[in-house]
Amino acid sequence: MPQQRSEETRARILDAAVRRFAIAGYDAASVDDICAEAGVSKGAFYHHYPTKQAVFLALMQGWLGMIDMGMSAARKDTVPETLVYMTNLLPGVFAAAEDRLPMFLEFWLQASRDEKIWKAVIAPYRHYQEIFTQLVEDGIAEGSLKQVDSQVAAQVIVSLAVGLVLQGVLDPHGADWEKTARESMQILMKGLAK
Amino acid sequence: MPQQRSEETRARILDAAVRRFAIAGYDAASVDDICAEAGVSKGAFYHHYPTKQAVFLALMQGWLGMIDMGMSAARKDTVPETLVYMTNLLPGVFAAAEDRLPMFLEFWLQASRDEKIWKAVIAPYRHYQEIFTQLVEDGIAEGSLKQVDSQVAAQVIVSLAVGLVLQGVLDPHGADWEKTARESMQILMKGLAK
DNA sequence: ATAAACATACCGACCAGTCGGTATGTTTAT
DNA sequence: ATAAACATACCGACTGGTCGGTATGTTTAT
Repeated sequence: MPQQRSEETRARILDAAVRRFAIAGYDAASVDDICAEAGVSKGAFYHHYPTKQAVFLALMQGWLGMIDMGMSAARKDTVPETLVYMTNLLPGVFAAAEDRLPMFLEFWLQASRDEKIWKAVIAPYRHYQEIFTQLVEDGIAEGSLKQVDSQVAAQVIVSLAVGLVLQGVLDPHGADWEKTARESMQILMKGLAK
Repeated sequence: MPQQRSEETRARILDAAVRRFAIAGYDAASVDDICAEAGVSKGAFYHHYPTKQAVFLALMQGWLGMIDMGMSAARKDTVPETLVYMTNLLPGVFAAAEDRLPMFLEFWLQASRDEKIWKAVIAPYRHYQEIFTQLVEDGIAEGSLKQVDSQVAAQVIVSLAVGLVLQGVLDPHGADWEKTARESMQILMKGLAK
């Protein structure tokens, strides 16, 4: 592996960036900060990434990719099982990424204002919607779910998840979000499952 | 009425601020921008508000107050009726505040990072939670809802609403959010109503 | 040798907040 | 009544500092 030092530098920059962005936010996290935390010079930073935004985008892509993988891997035998399993995954997501969750919000906000970022985020986002829509259709086909509008049902599920995560970010100690997530899905399933 | 000019200036500043913040975001909206849009000097700005953050906070307080009022006014005869009515209110919220919705996200994000803002936002937020909890309990008492955990049910409702609004911000044309909101609530009600 | 990787010094734009001073009321003393 | 004294509202140039990005020089690996 010829350029392995280079690889490591890139990784260090990304690693430092995610921490600085998470703590301070996109604007307040300066390139100098990130470089300092990464133990890397500004020259190195701009050698590997053309702009600060490019780093942000790279982080976002990585994050979206991870979600994608996680969702594919979560598929179980039946649809309700899959959904319950996914719900049980949520606390792990919280624990593993506690301090990074504000970044999720930051992604969303930037996407709502920046055309380029929006395009980068909207494609995978719609892809998730499709996955859930397909999941619900599978559930209907296998007879475990009622004959609901699969599109709407998928959006309900996603909305619920997004809302839970967001409230978890805002008020981590305001509720037992793990329990809430589990019971929320149960209530939802009563409306969806046969 | 002494110094009514003063009142008007404050109003103009707030009005300009909400527009600039909505379009550009908190950081990118400079005080100079806001002053220019308000047709007011920087001196006037700092005469009325000690900091830029103070203006932001004032806007947030106003917004939270409006939500509070809206929710109180939405109470109908029975609990399911109230919930459905509230859902039907959502599109109006969207239409009336389309370009301001990213500010809602901004509030959330700032609150997650700034102690002072967090305290200002968390009290009314928990108040809403209580209102919904009470609403669910009323529903159980009047026999229109199943005997669910009222706290959890309230959180489900709020999560769903937050998730819908957020997705509406990110992808306004990605779905018919009005229809989705209505049908979402119906699915939820199947899990909650007797 | 030479090209990629990295470091340092620097630039220009921007920005929140300050400050000295002015304009517009409002109160007080005569 | 009215002028002086005071208070509030407002103006806009200026400051001190930050930040994204660049230019230029040095090291390292092949």
